[in-house]
Amino acid sequence: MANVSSLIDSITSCVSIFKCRLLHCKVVKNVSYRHGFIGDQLVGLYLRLGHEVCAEKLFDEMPERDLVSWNSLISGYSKRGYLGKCFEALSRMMRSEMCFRPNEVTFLSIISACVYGRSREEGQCVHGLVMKSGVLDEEVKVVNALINWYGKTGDLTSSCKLFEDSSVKNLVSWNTMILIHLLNGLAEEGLAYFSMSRRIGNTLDQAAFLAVLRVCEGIGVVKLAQGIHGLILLSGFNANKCIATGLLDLYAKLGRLEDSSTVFLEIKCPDSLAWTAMLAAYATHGYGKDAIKHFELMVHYGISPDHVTFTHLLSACSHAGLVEEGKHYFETMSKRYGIEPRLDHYSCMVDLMGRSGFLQEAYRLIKEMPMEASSGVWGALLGACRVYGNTQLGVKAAERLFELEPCDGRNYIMLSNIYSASGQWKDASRTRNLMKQKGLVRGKGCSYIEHGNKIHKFVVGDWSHPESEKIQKKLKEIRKKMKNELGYKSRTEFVLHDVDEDVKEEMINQHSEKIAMAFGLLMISQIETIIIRKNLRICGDCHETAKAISLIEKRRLVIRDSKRFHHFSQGSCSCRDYW
DNA sequence: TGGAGTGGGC
Repeated sequence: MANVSSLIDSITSCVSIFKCRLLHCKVVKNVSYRHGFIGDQLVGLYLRLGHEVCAEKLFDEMPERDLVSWNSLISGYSKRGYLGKCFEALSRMMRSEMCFRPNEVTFLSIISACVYGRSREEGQCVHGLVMKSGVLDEEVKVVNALINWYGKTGDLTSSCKLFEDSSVKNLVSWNTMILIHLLNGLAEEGLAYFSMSRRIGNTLDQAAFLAVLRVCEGIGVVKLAQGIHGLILLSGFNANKCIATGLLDLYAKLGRLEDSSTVFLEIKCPDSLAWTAMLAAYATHGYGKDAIKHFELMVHYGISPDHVTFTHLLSACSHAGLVEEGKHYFETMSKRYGIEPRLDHYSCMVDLMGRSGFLQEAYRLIKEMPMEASSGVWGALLGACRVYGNTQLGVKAAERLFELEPCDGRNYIMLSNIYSASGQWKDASRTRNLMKQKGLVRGKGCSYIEHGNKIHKFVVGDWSHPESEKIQKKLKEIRKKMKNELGYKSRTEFVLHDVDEDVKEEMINQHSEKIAMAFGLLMISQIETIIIRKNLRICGDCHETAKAISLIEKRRLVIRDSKRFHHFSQGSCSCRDYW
């Protein structure tokens, strides 16, 4: 039996198909499939390694198959995301000679596959089977899995009903409720579940804190994040690496890079994920050189970078215009670290070369990629074509994107803007009409700024805020100062509509980020940084205005747009006008 | 009984 137990250990830790086959031979030679249920484990291993044909062959060859054997097969399919195969196996299992009925483990695996596949009909069918089986009253894990599945497919009403009706709730149920509300855009409700979970006396665990940190990001209020940080300290969870990593990531996403760095420095022996999170923070904030230094230090301390580390490192190089460095790391990632570039890395490289004006080189890389280019890769090329006014290549990228993402309006807008920028107004209007015909609408630009424990939202030309008169007065004052002190002229080339120059100027002066900046100047004390979030990318004129404000008003501003952070101080931006 | 197993850091 010692032999079998060591074989089981080898199966558990096996990561190569070669070793797996060797182990399979050993089992065939020395023991039977039923010894220590080793056959079931081999089936699981083959599936884990992605060799489902071998798994199925072995499964059919096994002399005896009990419920656990079937569950091993179903669970293996589920982990690979093969929803159809899960159902096929379930049906075969129920029709088999022994007529096995699914138990809670079968349901958990199948529901997992439904979550992965975001599949509505199949999930409902499983819910029906679960109800029929009667496990719902006693198996909290199955209840939680169903709550999660309903939430992930957008049916919060059913999630809440299951949660309310269940008599077997546990901490996982509460944590799931927090997360699914957040995922459905209801961060405030997620926070309410977190508070209730505390109030009823649940002892919060790592997952609870990780969930609430994500909720904080969704709500976007720094004071709330600081409150949760306090709670983490009080609960003694600050020594937990996962939570500390989540916290540093949160501060970075809220524009507080210095706080991220403080949290990172307090982590004892940070692991690869913590190092990577800090690297990601430098990357999105545009501090390319700091990101590289951080990466070199990470390697120096013997921490192995993974494919995510390289995504952020390449993105840092791209955002900071460090072309040579980016190319160097793209090469070394496979040569020195044995990490083969994935789609994300190619997106970063196309972005890096495209932003620097090497459009043809970027296009060549796409053609030479060993895998099919994704929308991210083509999107990076399209963005670069927009910056450098390359209509011809832009059309090629856009056409591919229309195939890959037919329902994403941003690609149509981008192409239309490329046409507008080169004065091809007819083509621009044709593209916008095409977008309308498809029923796609353009997302409205809005900017958010925190003040007095509240997030204030502004849209273009917004007069809805009670302080609007003061805000507009401040905006006028800034414009006057910019004109008189810096000789600034509105960058109306950023208005891509075929209208008169004065109309263009009026449009650009009312952008949501400008209104938010004026509000920040009025409401936020001189010593504080003005932090603004924008859902779309910042426009060129607003970027210039933020630089001017930082100089004239002697203020520090941070603007997070849909892609990255911009830190404005003393008349310049951390992106060095390169974004 | 066991071997299969809900939420959860970059």
